[in-house]
Amino acid sequence: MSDPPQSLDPVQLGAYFALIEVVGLLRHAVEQQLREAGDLSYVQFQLLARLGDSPTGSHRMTDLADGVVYSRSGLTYQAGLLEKRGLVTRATSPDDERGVTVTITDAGRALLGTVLPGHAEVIDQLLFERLSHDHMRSTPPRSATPRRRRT
Amino acid sequence: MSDPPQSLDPVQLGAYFALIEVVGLLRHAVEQQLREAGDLSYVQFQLLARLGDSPTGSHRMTDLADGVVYSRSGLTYQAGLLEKRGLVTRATSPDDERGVTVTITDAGRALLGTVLPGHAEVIDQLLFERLSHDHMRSTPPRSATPRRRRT
DNA sequence: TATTGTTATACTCTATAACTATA
DNA sequence: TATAGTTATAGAGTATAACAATA
Repeated sequence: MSDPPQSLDPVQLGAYFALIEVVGLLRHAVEQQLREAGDLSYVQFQLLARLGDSPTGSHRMTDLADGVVYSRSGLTYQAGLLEKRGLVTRATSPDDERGVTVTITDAGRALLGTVLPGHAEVIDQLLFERLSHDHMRSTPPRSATPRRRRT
Repeated sequence: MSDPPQSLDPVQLGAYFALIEVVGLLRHAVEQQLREAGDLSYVQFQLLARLGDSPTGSHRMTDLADGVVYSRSGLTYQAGLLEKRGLVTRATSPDDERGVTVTITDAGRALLGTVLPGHAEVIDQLLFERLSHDHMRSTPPRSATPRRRRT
């Protein structure tokens, strides 16, 4: 089925690496913004966004887990964190007693509203405006943290 | 500078979410393959690939950290793991006594050669051939792990 | 003084397995 | 019996701060 030792030509491989790198840098910048603006991890933001996007503001656990590419236990953990902060609610599903329906709260929507503009801005800048590596490189994730500010 | 509460229109936002989701799914599948084929995390693979791609087979720590979007301590950790397995070598840089030059070993190249074909195959399938969500969804990361096989 | 890299540490995240409860 | 979700747990990964050494 796959005789040639490499089924991707250099161009494809290059495209792939470029994609991965761009997304990595983007993700890094976005995570920083989310943390600063709303103390949210990326996964938590994804969950909130998904719920906020739903007409009912609700989803079942499994659906969320699938959408975010997550194990169920991991989702339980994250949903617990969000619930602790009052950003979502968990309740037994009306139709299926086994299921749990997660619903975004007003506070959750409010936080989402707080975080989204800056989030969109980062994406807009990094992904849609200036996609040059140099720009992205100079902005977020230098390995060399500025050490300490001396007086 | 940014008066409208949202600087991204729905189309852009949609494109962004789609991108993130596709990459997430891709990454998940790829990580699984790397783990199975060579017991490598994605970061470790990235490091090896970067070194293997270099004409000299070497890079300095900081360069690697920047490329992979990593903290230096994180890189030290990962490089240590790779070194333990004999896949890379670390030595003081010839020109700068402070620096450390990481070099891929023959074993490292061999492993890379072992892992790459399957890696490329996954990418080829998921990213370049059938980019339909349904396909990707059905393949890798279901939240519901098949529980247990009963006899 | 600034930069390179390592170490110690603390914390977050993630998945696996075992378990309960409902379908 | 299969599915939904939680819990306990264990492990990998990540970053921060402090440190040593060289430029």
